[in-house]
Amino acid sequence: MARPKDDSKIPAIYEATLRLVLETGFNGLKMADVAREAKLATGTLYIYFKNKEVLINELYFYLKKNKVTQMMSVSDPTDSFQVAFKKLWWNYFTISLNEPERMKFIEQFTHTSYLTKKTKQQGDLLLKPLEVFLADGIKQGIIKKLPVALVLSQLMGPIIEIVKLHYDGSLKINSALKEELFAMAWASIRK
Amino acid sequence: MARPKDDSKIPAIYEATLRLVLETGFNGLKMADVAREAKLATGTLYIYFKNKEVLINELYFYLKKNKVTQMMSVSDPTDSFQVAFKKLWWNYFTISLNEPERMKFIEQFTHTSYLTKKTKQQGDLLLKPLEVFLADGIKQGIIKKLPVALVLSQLMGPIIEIVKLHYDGSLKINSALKEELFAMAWASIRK
DNA sequence: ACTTTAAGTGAATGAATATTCATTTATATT
DNA sequence: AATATAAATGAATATTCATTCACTTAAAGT
Repeated sequence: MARPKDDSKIPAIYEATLRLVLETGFNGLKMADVAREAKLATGTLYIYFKNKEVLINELYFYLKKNKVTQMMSVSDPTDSFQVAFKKLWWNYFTISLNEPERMKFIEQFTHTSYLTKKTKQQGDLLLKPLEVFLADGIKQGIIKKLPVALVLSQLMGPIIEIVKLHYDGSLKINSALKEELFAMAWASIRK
Repeated sequence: MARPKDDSKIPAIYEATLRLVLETGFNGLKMADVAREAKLATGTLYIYFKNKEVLINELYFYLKKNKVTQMMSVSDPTDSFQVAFKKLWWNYFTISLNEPERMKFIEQFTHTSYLTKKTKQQGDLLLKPLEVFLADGIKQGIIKKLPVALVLSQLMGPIIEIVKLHYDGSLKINSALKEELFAMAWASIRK
């Protein structure tokens, strides 16, 4: 009975926000700039997102969800633990290198007061399947018997740091290096 | 010939800034709040620091320098590589756990537009001795032959992540876990 | 004691920018 | 075609701070 919302606007806003945040840091993020970049009026932004905080929180969750989904997409229940682990690690690392913007955004906001507790929790929840997977590797006696959170940190930590190096051009990652890095990751957690 | 500056004010300002940044994120950091917390007038802040950006940059460098100095303090040229490595790793990890605020602050700002290029450079320079140390381990054939920056990332990444877990109470690190973590770090880089 | 100089003060300023709102436009329903 | 409704607009408003500055206070030299 009235004009409908334009579905294409939310992705446009997300893209604009992501680009601007990475360019200027989130301090520099201005709602007016987001609107201009997404080709809509400032006020229109507020039809789709209640305010700046909500925009950031929803974008964060959207990106994290996409990323985790993409990572898990290679999982195949018939694989052995070792095979599945390599697939997952490789996939995650590749994704992170290919879309460092997304990773940097997520990283940048994870430990910031801009994110509400709720968003953080929802984000953490996404990693549950991965935790279950690792817990299974522990139960099978394939990887070290340690708190899963710790194993995850051991795996994610280097990736986060290395993607940052790669992103700012201080280190070029080729396939051989990737293999070496996988070997390091595996050596650190295997029993 | 005039009233002298009060040496105790800079540490007070640093402490106040550090506390407030960790509480509210650096978006929320207000110069008026820093002044109140450090028990001086807003204007006085500007006698000691030209502006907010300078304050953040100097605090960053101050903290990083302290940290690196403290870490390197255990180094002893007569130690073997393995012994020296364990000492350094252990020391660094312990320091990070004991002063997570400092680490979180450094982490938070390292990849932020608030930091000037110059500050970043000066900060990186502090790690030179550590890079030399690792390069030596490579030359001796004790650790994997890989870019030093990469080895550093592999070592620092997990520590950063694990300190965050420890900081927000989701994981308690005891001495046994520390040994396990060291074993993981070593396993990942040894030849 | 007096003078000079710089530190210290905090209210006032002004710039930046998030959000609102009166108005216009588009579309779905009748 | 007419009407109703909600989207879209962007100028106007409100708020939030970083920074300044006119003034006060304290210390050092004479």
